[in-house]
Amino acid sequence: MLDCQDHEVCIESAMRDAEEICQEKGLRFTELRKEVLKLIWLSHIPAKAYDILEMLKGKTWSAKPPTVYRALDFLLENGLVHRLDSINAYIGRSHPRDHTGCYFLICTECNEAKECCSPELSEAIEVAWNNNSFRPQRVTLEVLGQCDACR
Amino acid sequence: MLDCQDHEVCIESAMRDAEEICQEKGLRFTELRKEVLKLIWLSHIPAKAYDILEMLKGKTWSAKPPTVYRALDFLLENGLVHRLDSINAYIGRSHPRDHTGCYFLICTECNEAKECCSPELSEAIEVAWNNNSFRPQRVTLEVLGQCDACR
DNA sequence: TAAGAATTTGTTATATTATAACATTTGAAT
DNA sequence: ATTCAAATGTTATAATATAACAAATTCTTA
Repeated sequence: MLDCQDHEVCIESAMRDAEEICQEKGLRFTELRKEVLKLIWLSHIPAKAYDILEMLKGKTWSAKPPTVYRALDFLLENGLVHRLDSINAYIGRSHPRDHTGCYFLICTECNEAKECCSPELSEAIEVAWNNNSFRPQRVTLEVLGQCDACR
Repeated sequence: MLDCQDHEVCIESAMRDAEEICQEKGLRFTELRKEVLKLIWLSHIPAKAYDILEMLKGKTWSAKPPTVYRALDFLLENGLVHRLDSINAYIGRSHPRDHTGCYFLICTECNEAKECCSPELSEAIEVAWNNNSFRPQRVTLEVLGQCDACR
């Protein structure tokens, strides 16, 4: 699905961004949290919590479910990863500094997911809920379907 | 949140629609399925599967999880209810004949959810994924926040 | 730098949500 | 009435997530 040529570059860039963001915000980007983020970034296929758990077990950690979920909570709270509600999986944020107006295209064939931003879309959504006098806190917008490469 | 004046009317209308739709499509709208739909329509607060299960147990049924999930599957497949992925709950479809371009406003205070349709929004979404050559199969669009009445 | 406070991680247990697999019953069509 | 398919019953278990408390680590600041 993705324009990603060299995924090593994706990973390095994501990890560097994360380091910087944590530095700026004075957050503790511990080894565990780094490792979990790295595992999520292994591919553009969203990772399941219990798969991350298994992968961690193969390393130094004595990992249990809370080990993973706490790291995920940290990464979610700080915009470094995103939870895809429609498939119960976690994906690295491509633009971790900008949390708004993004949505996700999830391919049901190759399983990859792509983070997209559309100002027009954000605006249409905003109009829609203004019409309902609704004060949004969190938007979930996920599209399951087939990506360009898979059809 | 809702403009619903008399919820009995909501329920009756929903059940009548469901009867009609099943009749038209030659589907078996069994007592169990009717009861589950009715339970979901008890309020505009989305129902959790295991709450439905408990309510069923209070009736004639010897209900177990599959009892509920199978009824839910039937209702979902036929557009009579909708699953809200962001909260793992099920809500009756207000416009069961028209499945497209709707989204959900979910109030985190009163817990009610409202089904909305916005052609502008649908169109913005369509443009967005056309730009990505993506063939959509299922869209999840849910907004968590505070409704008019609760703020 | 040592003491105390706060955060992070470890650990055990359990809650919540959902499905697999196979048996039985029911309903519909011949 | 017989047969077949669909629906439901039943048992077991899978998949996802959190509560609660203990131990270790890191941070602060006296």
